[in-house]
Order: sequence, then structure tokens, then C-alpha cells
Amino acid sequence: MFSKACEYGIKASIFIAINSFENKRVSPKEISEEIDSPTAFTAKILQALVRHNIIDSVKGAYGGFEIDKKRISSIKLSQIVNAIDGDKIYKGCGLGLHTCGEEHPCPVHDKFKVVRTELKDMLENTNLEELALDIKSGVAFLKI
Amino acid sequence: MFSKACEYGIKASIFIAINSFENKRVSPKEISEEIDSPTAFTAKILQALVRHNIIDSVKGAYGGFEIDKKRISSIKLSQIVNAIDGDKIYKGCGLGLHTCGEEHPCPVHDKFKVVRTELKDMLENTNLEELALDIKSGVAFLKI
DNA sequence: TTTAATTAGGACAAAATTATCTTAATTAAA
DNA sequence: TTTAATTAAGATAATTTTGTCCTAATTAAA
Ligand code: SF4
Ligand code: SF4
Repeated sequence: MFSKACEYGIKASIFIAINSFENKRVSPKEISEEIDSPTAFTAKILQALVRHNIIDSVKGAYGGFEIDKKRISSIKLSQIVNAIDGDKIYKGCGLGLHTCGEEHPCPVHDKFKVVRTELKDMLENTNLEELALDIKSGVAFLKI
Repeated sequence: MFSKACEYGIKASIFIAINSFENKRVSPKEISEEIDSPTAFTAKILQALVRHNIIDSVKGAYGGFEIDKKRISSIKLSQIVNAIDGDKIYKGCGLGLHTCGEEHPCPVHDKFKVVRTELKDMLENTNLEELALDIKSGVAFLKI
């Protein structure tokens, strides 16, 4: 469904959000330990998220990754997915015809677009805050 | 969403079904031309579909790939997907935790399972016959 | 039975994704 | 200003996926 990079990106963002609520910055090492991902690879993904203005980085002593508290509730899952996997999950799908769409559909188009639309809506209507709260409350987990 | 191999497998199965309705066997070359896929790679996928008893192969002169006409309407999209991509699309999903499920969900589980279930139901309720008919009637396309 | 046609299978190659390592650039604190 | 801490970036490697090629096995027809 999503690439590994995207999975790590989502989990990392959630962990950063949790810590940002407590005014703490976190390092790639802490993040990768918490979300059970390879550290250096995770660091690359964090760079991409910074470039896409989803998270912020502060270099130097006492630096790390953070998200402005006020923005956490406005960051949608779709932004993270889009930053890392691009828009193929919304556009190219099903049988991956080069030219697809209503006028030139592949055989599964009608059935597929229902699912795709639901996925899109879900990603666009889920924000980082609610995901972070589920972790804090112990309702959901980031690893194992 | 699906692997390339799976996309090719679905399209190939549809093309074989169309021809089987007319009692024609088709070769990997014809198939790959019709679905715009690499021939040798497609041949590998056809082998896998044969091993999974989704399509049949006949060697020698006038041989090729076919599907028993009577079975076409009973072959579900889910069988093809499962034969090539396995069950990860139903089981592992979302954030890909090693141990997932209701008792140990990842943060997106509740939202994700709705989409996943819908995808599963769609795949299990779509059969090769209806897809083949859409191609024959010119409503849908296999390439470009 | 021989032959030609055809799928099956294995070895190999290319490309994409995932992962690691080293060094550079930056920055806050001392 | 110097230093230590930290992210950024680039080079490289491992793995997986995708794709190619050659030969073997099978089989129907001649
Ligand atoms: S025709 Fe529809 S289902 Fe098929 S690849 Fe295009 S957008 Fe996806
Ligand atoms: S917890 Fe649910 S959504 Fe998350 S990986 Fe497991 S099955 Fe998928």
C-alpha cells in the first residue's frame, strides 16, 4: 500500500508530534528506536519531511526535530503520504494504465475508484493530532 | 497498490478469458502485446497463475494459455491478487506493524481497516467474466 | 516416430527501493 | 570565538522487484 519510507515517515511524524506537545525535540536515533526503523534511512526521510515543511529541524546543541504545536492538528496524513510517495496512490492505481480516467478506463476502474476515493478521503480527514493522542492514551502503538 | 507483476497478471487473465470465450488459446507474445507488458516477465507471471490453478496451459503445437469457459465467472480478482502478491494487502497494511490487530493496533488501524475491508470485498466480489465483458463491449481498455 | 511449436525453468541483468556510512554544514552553548 | 552537538548531504551497499535470455521439457500434429 505505502512504501516503507512512507510508513516510517508517518510513524516518525506521530512520534515527533507527541514530543512537540511536551516541547521536546527528538533526534533520528530516538525516533528510529521508538518506531523500530533503520536510523540512517529514517534520517533521510526526516530530511524530506523538512523540505516539504511538514516537520521542522533545529541544528546544533539541543537541536532535533519538532513540529510547531499549533500546526499539529492541521497536518493531514495525506500531506505526509504525498511528500514521500507522491500522488500515485490517488492518481495511478488499479491496473496502472498510462492514460486512465473516465473516458479511457481500465476494466477495474469503476470498482476501484470507490475504494481509492475512500482511501483519499480517509487520508485527507485524518490529522496528526488525533493519531498522536491515540498513542498517548495507550489506545494505539507505534512498534512491535 | 498492486505490484507490476500483479497488474500484468490481472490484465493477462482478462485477455485470456476473452479469448477462451471464443475457444482460442493465446501465447505470452500475444498477451504481452495486448496488455503492453514485457513478454518474458509476463511469461513468468503466467507460470505462477498456472501453478495456482487460475489459468491452464497447453504445450506444443496449437497450444497456449486458456481458461475453462465454465470457470471464468467463478474466478475472483482476489484469487489473482492472492496468487501473485500474497495476502499482504488484506493482512499487513497501514503502518505495517509486525504484530497488528485489534488488541495491538497502530494509530491508523481503525481508519484503515474500513478501507482495507472495502478493498477486500471489492476484490472478492469481482469476477473475470464481468471484467472481460467490459473489454468486449468496448466500455473498458487493457492498454494505453 | 519425428518434428515443430510451445510452455517451463533457471541463470542472469537492470532498475528501484531500502539501508548504511562518512563527511560537510550549521548552530547553540560554553 | 571556540567547541560540541546536531542535521544535511553525498557516496555506497544490500535487497527486492522488474525484466531478459537461453535451454529443457512437453506435446500435438505431420
Ligand atoms: S482506469 Fe481507473 S482504476 Fe484503472 S488505472 Fe486508471 S484510474 Fe486506476
Ligand atoms: S494495526 Fe491495523 S492498520 Fe496498522 S498495520 Fe496492523 S492491521 Fe494495518
